[in-house]
Amino acid sequence: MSHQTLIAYINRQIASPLTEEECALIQEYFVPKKLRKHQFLLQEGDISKWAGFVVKGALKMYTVDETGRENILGLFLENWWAGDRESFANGTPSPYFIDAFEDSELLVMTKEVFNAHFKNQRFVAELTRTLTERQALKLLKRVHATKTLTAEQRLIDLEKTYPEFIQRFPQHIIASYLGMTKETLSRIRAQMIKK
Amino acid sequence: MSHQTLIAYINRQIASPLTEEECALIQEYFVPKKLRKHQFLLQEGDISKWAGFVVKGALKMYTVDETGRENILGLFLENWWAGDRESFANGTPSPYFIDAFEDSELLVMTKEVFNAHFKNQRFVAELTRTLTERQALKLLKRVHATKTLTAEQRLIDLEKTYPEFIQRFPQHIIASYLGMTKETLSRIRAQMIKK
DNA sequence: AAAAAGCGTTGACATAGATCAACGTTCATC
DNA sequence: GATGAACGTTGATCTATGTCAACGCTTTTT
Repeated sequence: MSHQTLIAYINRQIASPLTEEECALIQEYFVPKKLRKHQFLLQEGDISKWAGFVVKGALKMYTVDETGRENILGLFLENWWAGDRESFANGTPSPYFIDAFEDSELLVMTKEVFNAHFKNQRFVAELTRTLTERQALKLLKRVHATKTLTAEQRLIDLEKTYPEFIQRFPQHIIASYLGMTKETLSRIRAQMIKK
Repeated sequence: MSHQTLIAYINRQIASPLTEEECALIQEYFVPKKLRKHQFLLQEGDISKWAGFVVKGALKMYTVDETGRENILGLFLENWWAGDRESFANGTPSPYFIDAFEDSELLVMTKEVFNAHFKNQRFVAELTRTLTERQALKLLKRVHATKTLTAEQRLIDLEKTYPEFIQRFPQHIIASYLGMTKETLSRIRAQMIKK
């Protein structure tokens, strides 16, 4: 059943819908993986084993600095791909952690499965192209935003772009994602309510 | 002759080298375009007409805020693609300016040419995939850097990653690219020399 | 039921970096 | 050869945001 979610998602991203065989391939080789809260999908230094689609739940991607502080680089909810694309594609050790922030259900495939069954599928080429392009655009905007916007403007921007983040993740996570401290975020919110 | 530069570049990016016909296609449809210093390749609000490869020269991509300040988002030198991929691909108005910082020579193609002759070439698919992926990785690192590193660390990082930027562009451009003011950059350099 | 952990808030204080302004060089243009 | 940009430097001051610390409220764990 959860495969239907993935199939529907892919169909939304590509020009001509998946054929029967392609659907069958997905159903056969994408396997469910459950992660309980706090379990890791990927740890710093590891080579990403999985390419994963989030069916249910929430995950965060982050680094940890010398003092143990988490720096959130990405948040993933339902209908997102979670993983370090670079590490998965190139087999290089990842600099990131990814863990489940809520109990989550993914559909995952390993690199071997990818190479054996998906690598040369036309829909995979189209899908990855679309996704990478979109990711690049978002990141360029984010670079621009972090450079030019104040903390308050960045929050407002996030409220518009990903309101679901604000509902699903606690403030200190959002703060880190936005590149500010939880105290600053708290103060900004207090101030915005006044207005 | 300048087409040879482009062909050599593409060959470096793809797995199996360009065929004769593919080379011929490039020679026929990529046309030289010269830009004198300060001329625009793209202006805010325009739809990007060109996909361009820099054969010689230097360009900058930036936004301009209400007070007229430039915010540099990207710098392009020889053997780079210059352009707003999103605007070119989707036909949406660009939020960016791109202009020549030195007299420059590009090889460009229009969207029509792209659609008519390149869109379905295998090497184009491979090339754009490689480039977009690489761009996404760089941007993710840049997001992380702007969030976690001090002004000094960002400069050191740039000196390692793109030493040629520092040689070719004046400090106030570098400063803006790094997300700091020219004064801060100047002070940091003075301080670093002392050490 | 108690203890502990996670989360958000508030206050006092510290600081990196921005802003504004003045000045000296170098370089291009008439 | 003079004039004015463009560029970099330095100083004085300002400000947004970070840091540290304490407190209260939930929620989870034992």
